Amino acid sequence: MSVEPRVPSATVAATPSQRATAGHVAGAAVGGSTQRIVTSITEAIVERRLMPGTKLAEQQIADLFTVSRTVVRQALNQLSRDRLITLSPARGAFVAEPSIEEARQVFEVRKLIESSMVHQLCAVVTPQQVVQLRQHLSHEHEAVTRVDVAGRTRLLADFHVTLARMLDNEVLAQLLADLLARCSLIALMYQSSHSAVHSAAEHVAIVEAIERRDGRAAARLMEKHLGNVECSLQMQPRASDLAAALRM
Amino acid sequence: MSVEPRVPSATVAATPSQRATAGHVAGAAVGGSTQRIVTSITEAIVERRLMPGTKLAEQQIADLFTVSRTVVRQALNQLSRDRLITLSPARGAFVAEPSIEEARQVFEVRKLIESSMVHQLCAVVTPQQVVQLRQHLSHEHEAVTRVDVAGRTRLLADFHVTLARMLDNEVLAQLLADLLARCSLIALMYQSSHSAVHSAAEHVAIVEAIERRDGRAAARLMEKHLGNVECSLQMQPRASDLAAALRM
DNA sequence: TCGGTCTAAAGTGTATACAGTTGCGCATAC
DNA sequence: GTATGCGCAACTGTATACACTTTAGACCGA
Repeated sequence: MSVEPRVPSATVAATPSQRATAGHVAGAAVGGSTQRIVTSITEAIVERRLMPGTKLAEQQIADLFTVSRTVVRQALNQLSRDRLITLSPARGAFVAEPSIEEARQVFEVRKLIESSMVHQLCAVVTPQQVVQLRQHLSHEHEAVTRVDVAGRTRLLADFHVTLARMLDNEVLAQLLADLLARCSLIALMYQSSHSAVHSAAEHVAIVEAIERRDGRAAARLMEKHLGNVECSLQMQPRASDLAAALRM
Repeated sequence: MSVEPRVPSATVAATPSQRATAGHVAGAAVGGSTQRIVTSITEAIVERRLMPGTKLAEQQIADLFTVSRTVVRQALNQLSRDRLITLSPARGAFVAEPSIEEARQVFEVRKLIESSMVHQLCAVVTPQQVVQLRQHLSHEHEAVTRVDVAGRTRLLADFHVTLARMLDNEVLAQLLADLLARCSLIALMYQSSHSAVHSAAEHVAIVEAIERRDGRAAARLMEKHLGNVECSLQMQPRASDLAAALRM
């Protein structure tokens, strides 16, 4: 297990759940050290350096970041609220292992929210925003052809948050960001086979529908897109799941 | 301001001054104390015993609940994640004062989610669930006629969570519960004038649409219902808001 | 009287200490 | 050889201690 205390900047995959935007200070982001730990561990999980089920011992993390357990515990609490880790009383923190059922529910919610969202967006979208979306698509295309795995993963997720932001609704954007973070964990746990190429292509279709201001089509395409991503997950109880189940 | 620890059994008014010789006694009840504090403060806020802007000093709360500041800080962190309080670095915790803009966004999101939700529910609702909904409505009716303010407030909110649960989606239910907590705070801050009678009546109409399995109507009614609740908020910058604004 | 500066009290942020629990290993009995 | 019980080590949960920041009040000068 390797969770290195990498310094703030230069970190590529800014996780989808980047709270602590100006104004609201999330959790105990006071010293900044707490937030640093949250970010590092989040990245480590999303980038598969920490596998689901891994135990996160407090003292170990505290030593890595050269802080006290107090700060680490705050970070772990935040991560548990994000459902990226689970806290077992008196036993410790473990990287979450989202169940198949939970995965289903998360995708169900995303379909519900995002299809309505794009529908609504079609009614109010501005030409500038369409341009912005097209730019995003070209970035995605670049990353895909460049085989920049980290970059494309981030961009494919950011697409959805970008759509939310265009409705001028920070609450919605945050909510979606949270769901997307959970999705990252789910995707890596069930080894999504939905290729980035497919996702990017489907994003293009969605943007085209938005440009036509065809709300119905956009909503339908989004729902289908999310359905495809979900279906591509290998939702059979795999070895690690069985092991986890038996371990109980 | 009064945030009483209200312990389950009748350990009423344990004098806060009996923490003198701090014998390490609390080893048994593990993380339960944190949750107890979160619950108490949440109730206090929702029931208007703690007004927006009120400062929540750590030591004060710690004395009230006879715990250390460590536990209180954990509770405050959780509450800040729920947006019920805001943490100001090195200054402390304050009961949140959601802005008008934030209120608008929260209601926008609720409309988006809940209208789609009832639409979907119409397709899968079972007769038993309809019965359950009717029961809920009658409870609401009782509470309204009995002028049981606390009860009716809770029931009117529970209605929406109940609908979410019927889709067999705990993720959705949890998400909605969070939004509803924020709505409580918003409602009390902007003194909702939407009478409980109105809300209850609109709930009845929604359930009738669901019973007819008329998804379109149900979605429309839900959107209208939430629109009514939102419109009834007095969304002018009021005295307290101005004061808050000037205070910055 | 008003404004500014300094100082002390109060309060937050972090580290450390301590009590209780869990889990693992080893020894012992069958 | 396997199963069971005991004891120790590691770790979590909570309390306390300490450093630094904010804030309120007194004092001084204009």
